[in-house]
Amino acid sequence: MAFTARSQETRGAILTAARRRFAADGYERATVRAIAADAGIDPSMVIRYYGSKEGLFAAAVDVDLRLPDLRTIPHDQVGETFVRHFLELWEGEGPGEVLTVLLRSAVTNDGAAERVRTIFTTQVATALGSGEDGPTRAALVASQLLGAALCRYILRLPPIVALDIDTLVADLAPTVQRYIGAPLV
Amino acid sequence: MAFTARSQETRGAILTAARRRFAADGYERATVRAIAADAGIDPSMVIRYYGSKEGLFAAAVDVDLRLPDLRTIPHDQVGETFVRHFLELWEGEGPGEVLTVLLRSAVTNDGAAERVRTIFTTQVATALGSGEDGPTRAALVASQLLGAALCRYILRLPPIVALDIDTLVADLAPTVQRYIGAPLV
DNA sequence: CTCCTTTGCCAACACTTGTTGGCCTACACT
DNA sequence: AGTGTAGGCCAACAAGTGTTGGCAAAGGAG
Repeated sequence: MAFTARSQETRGAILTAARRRFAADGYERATVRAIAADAGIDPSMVIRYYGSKEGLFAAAVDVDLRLPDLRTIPHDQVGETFVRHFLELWEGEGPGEVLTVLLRSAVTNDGAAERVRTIFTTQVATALGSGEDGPTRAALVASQLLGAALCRYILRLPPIVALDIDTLVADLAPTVQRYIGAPLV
Repeated sequence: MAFTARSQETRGAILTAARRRFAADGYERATVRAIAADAGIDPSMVIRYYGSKEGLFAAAVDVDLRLPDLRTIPHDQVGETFVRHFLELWEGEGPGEVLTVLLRSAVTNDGAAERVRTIFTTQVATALGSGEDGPTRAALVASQLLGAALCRYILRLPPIVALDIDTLVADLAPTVQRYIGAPLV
């Protein structure tokens, strides 16, 4: 049961293959057999190392948004900073894959949805400070950012895909800035 | 192959059951057998009437957003009108279920995603007029509205769920208003 | 070198999936 | 009333799923 150095290589290969498959197909359609094939290994090894398909999934979606400390940023640039950070995460090879896995699965799998809610509470909401309507503001921000990610990376809505990152950031930043700063009704 | 009046009842029962199952579980996890059981008939009937699971799905997600004609509305209220109309669709029993089906499935099933893109082009984009960056504006609107629906009805993010419709409309309306009207970068 | 743990594969299990063909039953039209 | 057509169910299929047990080989520890 102990981990030897030799096995870590295979474990890693399984994990990367799993992330790619989960990201491409979602939880249900990604099969253990396909993941194992991608990793160049027998399906039974996947179970041996991660217990079950769900265990593998849990290991595959260990995400850290690495949100910046917003107190070190000029108030009127918080929106832009936040949007850019988020979009660049999605554009990145590794993090983007994990985020895709998470969003794709959260929509049909309640365990994954719970994980998203947790990430929201522990990472997004806390990063945006804790005023009285802090959680509401954070959720509004999340609605815009998740919506943008959904349209660009999942649904691939042409007009959103066509925009380059800088333009998209410039378009979304005022919205986020308002959710964070402006008075709510 | 002809439709008799007698069969319409069963066809309807299948369709309602299908919408409920697809909405609750998404395309992959909703099984023909479960849908048939809900409708109180044999699984083979589903195939007889709709050809295949995918044919049934196509029949289940026939959606008309019934977007209002924005030219009949004061310019400064377009955002609010649009947001309210959209959210009330989601809150409604029938349309909300279809929209849930569509979004849930579009995230993992590319056929459904294609359908969302079509609906976007034929209904949302055209409703928002056809200026030079009309599609871009429409897509930005879609990103916010879909994001809000995602957070409220699918992921059930507590702070968003807690808001009543009027408050949520008031919070989102300025964003949509800006995407429609304000100059883009 | 010897032994024992770990790695890995093969084959198979038990189950669920969408889908098909065959067989009764009941309705409707002449 | 007789007859043909459509509605409906049963049983079964082929394919694919996650998962398990057993057995060959390889590696390190004594």
